[in-house]
Amino acid sequence: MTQSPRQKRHEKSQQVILDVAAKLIVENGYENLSLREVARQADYSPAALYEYFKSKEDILFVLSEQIGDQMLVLMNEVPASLPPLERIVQLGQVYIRFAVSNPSKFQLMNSLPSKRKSLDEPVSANSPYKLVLNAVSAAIKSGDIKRPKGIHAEEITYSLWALIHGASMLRLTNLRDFQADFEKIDQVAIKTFLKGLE
Amino acid sequence: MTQSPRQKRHEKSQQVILDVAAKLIVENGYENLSLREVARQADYSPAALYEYFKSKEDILFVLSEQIGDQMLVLMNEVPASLPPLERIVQLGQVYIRFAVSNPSKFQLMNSLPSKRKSLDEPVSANSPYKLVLNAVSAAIKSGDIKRPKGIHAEEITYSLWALIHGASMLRLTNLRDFQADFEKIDQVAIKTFLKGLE
DNA sequence: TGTACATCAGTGAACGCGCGTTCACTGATGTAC
DNA sequence: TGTACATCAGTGAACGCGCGTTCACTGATGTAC
Repeated sequence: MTQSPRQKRHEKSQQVILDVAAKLIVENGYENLSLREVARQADYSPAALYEYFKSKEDILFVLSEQIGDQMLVLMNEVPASLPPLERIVQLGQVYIRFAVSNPSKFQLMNSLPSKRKSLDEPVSANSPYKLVLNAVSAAIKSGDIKRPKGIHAEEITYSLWALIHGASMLRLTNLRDFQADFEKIDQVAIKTFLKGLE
Repeated sequence: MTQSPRQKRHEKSQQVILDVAAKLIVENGYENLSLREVARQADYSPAALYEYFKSKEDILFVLSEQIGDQMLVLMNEVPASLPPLERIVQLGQVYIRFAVSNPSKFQLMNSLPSKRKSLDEPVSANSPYKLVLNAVSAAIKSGDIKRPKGIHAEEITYSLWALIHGASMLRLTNLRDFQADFEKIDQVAIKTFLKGLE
């Protein structure tokens, strides 16, 4: 598995292009990403990018995966040792904070449909969703929350996700310039939802 | 306040343009709306549109207001006579259903920031938000839900909004092709949240 | 160690496209007397 | 009722722009003997 010098340089250039693209997305939003501008700032000709990626879509796809990883790193910083409910609340808050601090990245990350198409398919490991799902399952096992009839850990996780995702999206669109103590309100909202599960 | 024939024709043409634009947005999403295509389908030259609207942005703004009105009509169909909690649940479901059936309209409606910038400013009358706020206030008054300390009707309404908005957005992005009984799950989610308020 | 050659990274120019907006204009419609 | 004229609705052509992608190519790098 050792790499030739050429392979190394190739990967390095790939990452340079991705970094420039990521920077431009942060500045202008992913819908406005221009390959010509990426080339300009990475000191390549527009044509050179096609040495490293087969299309613009390809670049966006790779980036969105990297952004998912960034989110995961942050969520992993929430101590697993916390009481189950407290842990879930904090995971939600990290999610929202990431969205608000990185609007463009967050939107790109969510623009691509998940590969999983139904509950029957396996949950992809090492994803933010999986992390929350585990936390919810733990809270069920410890008895901190109970499942409504016919509802399983996945459905609860999805609902929580909807709540924090909605809070995030509203902050980036409708409530872009709205002033309020969202940290507090969102925290109460998550706690309220969990309380509804006894 | 009577209108000259010229004014009437003017308004009629305006609405024709808006209708074509709305149709194209439904087909292609509002980000991809092309004035030239609007002109083509409305049988005008591109230049003619500027007789009726001063810019593309202007057209999108007017459309997004009309879409808000459409949402409001649907939500008003939920009987005011329903038990308070049941009414809130149904309002949420109508919201989500509208989003899922009209993805492009829904996204346009939410792309523009609200004019209200803080809780101190008055809530705009005749908006979907106001409708839910009233329903929540009624549920508080009737004792069906209680306010956590420091939390008022507006914060509860916002949290509910986040929940149903998140459910909507996930259906349009990440979970675009995901198969599940979302009607049921979303209903339980809203009920769970309300249950958390006792 | 030198050399011949294949591979590779990268370029410049072009293709073909669509966009929002402006401008000078014309022919039709409506108004005032 | 007819006419002169102002206003209006609408046009065609252009401005100036940026885009993703492809193609034939060149000079540099690495490899094999």
